[in-house]
Amino acid sequence: MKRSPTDFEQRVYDLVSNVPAGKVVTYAAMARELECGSAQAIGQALKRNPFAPKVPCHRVIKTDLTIGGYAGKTDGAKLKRKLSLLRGEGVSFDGQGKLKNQLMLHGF
DNA sequence: AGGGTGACTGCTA
DNA sequence: GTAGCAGCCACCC
Repeated sequence: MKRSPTDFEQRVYDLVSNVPAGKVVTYAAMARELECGSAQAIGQALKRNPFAPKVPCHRVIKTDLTIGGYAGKTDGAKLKRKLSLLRGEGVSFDGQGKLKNQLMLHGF
């Protein structure tokens, strides 16, 4: 059964939804905006994200400019899917899985 | 009510 | 440059 997202999660989803296509945001940036002080909490919200297609969670990457995780996995075919989505939006990654262009936002 | 986990980050070896 | 450890917050069992 579905569970009602907490106020914190709702805020995360709204923030991610605010990210335009072709751009990405880091967990730390959202954590800073939400003043939660922990990017891990952001990951938790996205992991449980009930608005999967509604929220472009794939536009959220690590501060290390890496792909991070997706679909509850930190590695695997799901990551490939995330990269494909980003690439489809104009985001490019290098052979090391790092963001090629500085398409990330640092302020909402 | 309590403990453990996690789509993270930063520092140190 | 790569690998390992500790810290952090919110959610689940």
